[in-house]
Amino acid sequence: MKRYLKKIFEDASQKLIYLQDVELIFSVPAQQSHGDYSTNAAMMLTKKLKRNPRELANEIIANLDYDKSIIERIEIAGPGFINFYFASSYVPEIIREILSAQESYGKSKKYAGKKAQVEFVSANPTGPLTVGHGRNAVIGDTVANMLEWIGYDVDREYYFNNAGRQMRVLGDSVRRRYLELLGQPIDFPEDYYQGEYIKEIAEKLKNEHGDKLINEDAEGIFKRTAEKEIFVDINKTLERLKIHFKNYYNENNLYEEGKIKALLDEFKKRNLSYEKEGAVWLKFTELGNEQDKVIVKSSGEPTYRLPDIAYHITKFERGYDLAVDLFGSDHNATYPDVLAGLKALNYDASKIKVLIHQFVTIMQKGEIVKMSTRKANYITLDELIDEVGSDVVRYFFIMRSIGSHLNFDLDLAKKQSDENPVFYLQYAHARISSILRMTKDEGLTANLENLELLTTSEEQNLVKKLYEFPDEVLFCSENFEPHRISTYLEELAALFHKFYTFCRIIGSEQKLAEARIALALAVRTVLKNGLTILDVSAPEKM
RNA sequence: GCGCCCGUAGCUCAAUCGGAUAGAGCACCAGCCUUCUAAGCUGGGGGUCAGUGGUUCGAGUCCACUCGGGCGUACCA
Repeated sequence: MKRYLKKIFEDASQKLIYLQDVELIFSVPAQQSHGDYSTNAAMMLTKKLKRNPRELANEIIANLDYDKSIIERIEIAGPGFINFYFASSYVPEIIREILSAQESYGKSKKYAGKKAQVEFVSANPTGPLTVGHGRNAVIGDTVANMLEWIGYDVDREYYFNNAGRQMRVLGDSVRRRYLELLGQPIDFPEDYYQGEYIKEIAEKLKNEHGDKLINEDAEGIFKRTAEKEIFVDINKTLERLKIHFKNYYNENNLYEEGKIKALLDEFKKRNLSYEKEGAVWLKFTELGNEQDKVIVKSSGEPTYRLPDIAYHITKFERGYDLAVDLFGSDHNATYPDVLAGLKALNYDASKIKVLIHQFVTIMQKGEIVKMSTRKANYITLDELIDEVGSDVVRYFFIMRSIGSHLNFDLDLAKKQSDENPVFYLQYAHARISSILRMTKDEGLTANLENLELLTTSEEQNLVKKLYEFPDEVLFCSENFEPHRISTYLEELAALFHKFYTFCRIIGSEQKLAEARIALALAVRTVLKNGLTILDVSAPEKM
């Protein structure tokens, strides 16, 4: 119906030219008494045309050529809203469409043929993934799923760097633990990696090589082994959350392929960089940012900005129409530099979409757990999955808008009680599956012939909600708001549970029962599709 | 100091690029299982949308300032 409304408005704009000057928005009113869809077009135009909005609304309606079997009636309400009411005869169409589209109901071809990349997690291999990485991982994967639903061909990419001070310290942390295991007295600085996993890696090296590594350098086998082992663990954790990357992009490639040097030369050529105190600076002030920043340290080592810019250039070179970067709020100061650098080189920075999510706070026993990778007093993502399962982890991490802090009450999540919204959705799906098993035993099957029998408010509201799904998916995806999928699904599940309570299937007259089975099937399809976007399982039984 | 994000019911959060009477869950109170899964449903109480001013037909939403919280503000990433 929304598409239909757009169409009849477009037709009307041939006669009413001013309709072409306004963005037509059709929304579902909060109040049911305000119709199934509503538009504020008349009020938007009132300023421009200096005419009374209700009078304008009248004129618009008079020029709409619409089918009474789709729209039952149109009303003007309040200051000038135009409200549209579904014809109930349109309801069967919606159910038929869903049952015919099945697992593709809600998908869109709007961005078919476009390539997108989502870069997320991108944690350097210095330790196990933490709860904070978990939020990043789940949001990133879900955003990627959503983009696929609206037609994009999506690559998931993990960018990492295995060089630099961080990694040297990591290697040396392992080396010292190794020497400690061999009974040598060691000094273990406070700013070294304190976690148990370092000892485990040292243990493994000791088992494999005995004391042969005593004189090895921290940057050699110690660092290499640490990186390898840690990456294995990271991937195991991601696997548990059903997250798979197409590419792992090593920052080192940028050096090996000469891209860093080329970029440096390019900045110099364009007179965008200068030398001061032995370092190379980029003229960010000329590019609209606050201050100039160092891109090559006086030691000759680049800072992260240079490879970050070079890395993003590869995204353009690889032909992506959209590149999404997902960062925690601790990185919110870095991306403006990257974007400014790209703009300076005439890349279209609007193709890069940077999403910043706020931190996860873990509450345990009523207290906030402060976390630090170094000090190892953190809760790992693995431990969280052990406690509550991957469905709950995935759902909790996307159920809030990414701009909100996520308050994860571990004790509550561990309860696995009915306070958990994941179960609410899954329960709806399981309930429908159960009904379908029961009705099958009764010899009842879905029938699309008598769908007009679905006349109760529970049934009609449910169908209207189902109809919104494709628009909702499109809206969420274009606006990178995964949490709205979960909000939608909770609303849908609530409407289903109401339907379940008031509209019996078994025991109703056969035609009605079979129409209701068709509706239940349609609901299950949409629940399943929504849960698929979130990569949360949809159980047949609970 | 400056930049980004946030402030909505006792708690955790929604609110369709500015819309009509701000909604859920949890918690609290009162009901509903001889009938398809009670992990459910129905009803009830609970709000100065942090504050002040502004923009306009209309503001939780936009602007300015104030207060409070988070994250940054490196020749770390």
